[in-house]
Amino acid sequence: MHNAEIADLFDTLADLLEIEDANPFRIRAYRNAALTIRQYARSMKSMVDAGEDLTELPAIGHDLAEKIKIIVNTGKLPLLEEVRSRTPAALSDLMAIEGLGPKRVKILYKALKIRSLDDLKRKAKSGKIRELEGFGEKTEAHILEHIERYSGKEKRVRLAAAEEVAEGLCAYLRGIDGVKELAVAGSFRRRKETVGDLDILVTARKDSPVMRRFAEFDEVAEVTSRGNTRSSVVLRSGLHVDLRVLPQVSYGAALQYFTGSREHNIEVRRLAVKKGYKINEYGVFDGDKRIAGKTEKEVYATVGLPCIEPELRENRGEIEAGLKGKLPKLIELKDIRGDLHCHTIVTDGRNSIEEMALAARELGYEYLSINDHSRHVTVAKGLDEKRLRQQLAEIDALNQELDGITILKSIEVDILEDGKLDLPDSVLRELDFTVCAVHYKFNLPRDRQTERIIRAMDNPLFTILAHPSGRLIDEREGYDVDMERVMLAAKERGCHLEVNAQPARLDLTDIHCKAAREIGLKFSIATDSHSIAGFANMRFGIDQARRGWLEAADVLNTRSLKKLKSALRR
DNA sequence: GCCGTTTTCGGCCCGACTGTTTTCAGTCG
Repeated sequence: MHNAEIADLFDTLADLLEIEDANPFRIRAYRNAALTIRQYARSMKSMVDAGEDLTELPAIGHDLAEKIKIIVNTGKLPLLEEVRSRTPAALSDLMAIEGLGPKRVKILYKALKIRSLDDLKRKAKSGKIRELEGFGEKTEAHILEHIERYSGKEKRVRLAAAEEVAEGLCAYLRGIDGVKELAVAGSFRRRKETVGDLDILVTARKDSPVMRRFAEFDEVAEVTSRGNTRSSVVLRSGLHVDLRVLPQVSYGAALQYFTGSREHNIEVRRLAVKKGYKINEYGVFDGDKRIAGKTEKEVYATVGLPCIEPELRENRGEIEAGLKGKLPKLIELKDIRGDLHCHTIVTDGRNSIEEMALAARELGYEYLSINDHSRHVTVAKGLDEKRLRQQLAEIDALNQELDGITILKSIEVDILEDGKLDLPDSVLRELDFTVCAVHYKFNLPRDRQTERIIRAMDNPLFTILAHPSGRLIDEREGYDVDMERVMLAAKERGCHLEVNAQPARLDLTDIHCKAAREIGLKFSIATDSHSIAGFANMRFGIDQARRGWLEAADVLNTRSLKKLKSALRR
């Protein structure tokens, strides 16, 4: 039973209770708990097994701690079973349809006996839904359209892809008469690995045609709502975009409000309520009097907080840390002094060692390590002992020849199924360090996958674990592994973790990054570049690291060459 | 059901838009 499954049980329960019109605050309590569990780095199971006190977790009290224990031990949530006997569980799927909430789902169930998406589709097609109280033709059409178009799938796009869309749209909006400030807020600004929609914020002169022109942008496929301060469209790419227009005096409050996260904002407003203030997107108010709102810093200051970096605004401890003055000073792109994972034309890359090194020097890097694949990765022409030695000789020669950059000798060596490394120690010992990775046998059971990686770390020549989860965002789940055990094992053995900066990987995740930092691990933020163009992805790795609370000191490749070398020694 | 620098009860974030109404409920973010 994984955290995600436990969280799903609570969310389903919350949906059904909402349909049953239960106490809204009780429902919220289940949802808050689901959120805590879903984003917690350690598994509930291991905490229960170790007899730890779950009420220490936010939003988990005595009752929910007991329920979690029961779920871990039996796989079931008795209260959910009970509620299901009255209210079919599939109704919670209906809640996912745009425009359908608990009230309407309840009406659909009571009046038309609709208990599944299929039922809903049939009734909508036969025109039965428009006849219901509170429904009409438009609502019926929307429901049908939504079922057909999305069929329940949540559509989020990778941050890098959202960035491409945002660039064009923002340039267009900036060019409109009367537009002053413009920012993309929401999860985009928090630099979340995937983005569900774009929240664009502008301040504009009163007579600016920005709302009308927004709807006329040539990538707009559909205008879903249109008001004076807010409009929503769907682009041809499928991405939803909201535009909000606000007065200049509210810009900071609006930026804070629309950057979120929702959970972060709720906490901030709770602080405001305690002080007798009200915060909304127009400002901070003491009664009717606006006391702040022009800048985010002003807004945070009214509740006694420093301006919190957008990447931290997830309600994962940043409020508490802010109040205590203990927020991390997050790493920045300019802190990076080199890249510790890249490939060359010898295996599956596109450029030579020299081309890669010159490009790295151009970026101002002090060092670059070369990490081609090892022999097991045959599709990438992985290196055997002999070819690796040839490469090492080439690096020696280039280091003699090139000024201003040092090429480090390394490899991305495969972790074999039995936990051995793919090349003999005798040759690995000649390297400055190793980057070790799992590239096959993703389907091993959790225990064996975990053992495999930990056994590999037993080898004193193991330095950095590359893309620790193996996931590809939107394409493939990572392998099943007990990341907590892997992290603890790495700490004991003096190994480090990679934050892989490829937009499709971003692996470690933000949550594991933060947990690993708390354990005291160090990180390499690396692009895994297969060409000189790949180096530009470093900033996405920095985004992820910042979301994981990393400071420059937590990251190996912010160090000078000399300090890096000593840090890499086990 | 959770939570506490107003602590064991009584609170729990807040506003905009749509579609259905005829003054507002439901939904969303």
